[in-house]
Amino acid sequence: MKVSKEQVQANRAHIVETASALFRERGYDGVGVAELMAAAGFTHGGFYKHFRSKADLMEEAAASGLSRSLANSEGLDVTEFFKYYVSRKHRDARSEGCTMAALSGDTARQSEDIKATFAAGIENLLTALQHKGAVPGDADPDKGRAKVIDLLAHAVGAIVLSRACPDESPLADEILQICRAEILESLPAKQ
Amino acid sequence: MKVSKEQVQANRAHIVETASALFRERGYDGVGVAELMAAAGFTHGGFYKHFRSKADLMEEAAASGLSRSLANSEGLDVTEFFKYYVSRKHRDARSEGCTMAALSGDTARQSEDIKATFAAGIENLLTALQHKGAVPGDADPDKGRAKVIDLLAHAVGAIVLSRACPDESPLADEILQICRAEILESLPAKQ
DNA sequence: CCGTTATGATGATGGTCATCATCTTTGCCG
DNA sequence: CGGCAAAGATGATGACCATCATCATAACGG
Repeated sequence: MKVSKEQVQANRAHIVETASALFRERGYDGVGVAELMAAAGFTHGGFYKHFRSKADLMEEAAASGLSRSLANSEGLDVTEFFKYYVSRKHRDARSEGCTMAALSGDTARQSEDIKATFAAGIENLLTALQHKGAVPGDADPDKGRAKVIDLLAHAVGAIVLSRACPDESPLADEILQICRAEILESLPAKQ
Repeated sequence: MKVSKEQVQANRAHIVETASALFRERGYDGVGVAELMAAAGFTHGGFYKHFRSKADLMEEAAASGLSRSLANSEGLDVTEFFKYYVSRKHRDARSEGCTMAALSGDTARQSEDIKATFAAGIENLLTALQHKGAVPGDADPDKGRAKVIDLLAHAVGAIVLSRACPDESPLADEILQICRAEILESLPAKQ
């Protein structure tokens, strides 16, 4: 069949978003093209009408997931953002959670193109966080950027390490609790 | 053919170590049984005389890699350990580097058994680091453990995030530099 | 309003994968 | 020292994979 132009774009966007969630949950290699298209409500045939290759979709899915993280951070201040980020709920919600925490390890093994997309997504989130004012007492923008990078790496490490532990293990929770406390403590107190 | 009992054990250990390095470089899904055995100098046939399944080997390879990280930390104090851990050299040496940094993301999607093995390896490294005295001025062992967990998550996050950026991107280096500085600063000064 | 064109379905392709069956060789136990 | 057991080689299995060829349908430009 053929569908309207708007429908084509909507379908394409839907495939990308479905892929983004599936990749976060099971990794790039853990989801095949056929299964992915089925999850989006299509058969596998139309895939290559939308994307040149699976790697192409991986790139778009990563970009989509990263910009979703950015959108989710809107309206939150830095404290609120990291309070949720380093939480049990986020740890357990792989498919809806942060793309960096879920796919950094996989992305490290992909092409430089995908890594560049990833870096751009990180950069966007850094800018957004910095504008929220992680170190409001300090006017030096370089220090603000450094602080935000440090916080993000710290939070990503906490989630990644916690997820590598058994779901109900004490260590998984311990890592989250300790890192969350340490991160929040290093932030300016809320007024 | 049949080989001596010692040879069998040596071959098995060699397969596990080869697998550990290959998995770190390309992920659990990125290496097949046949390729892995070839890299160890065998054909694929003998694999199931040593391991019940690929998942079984994954567990042993993770354990082997994690205990190697522990062995590598011997003789280093905490400052030296993290100075190397959060370095460009470690970032670029996936197959020889830390298993936690290379395979945490993959391990999160594996069975609870593998995650338990992973958690045990983390626990061992935590104990070793704690005995090096991360916060020597403080006698409270709980605080020492918390500090070490926090440092490890921070360092893992830095490597994982940096590896997800293009190899020659400024961001990849920036993450390492900033996190290394922050981590070393939080440690007691060397005398 | 008709022909062009592109979406998406169906089905085939060649490759890779984990796993198993079988065979040969040889260490090791009796 | 002879026969059993097991390591490792060879090869087959069926499942899955990414990608492509073909086809019907229906939207859209003229």
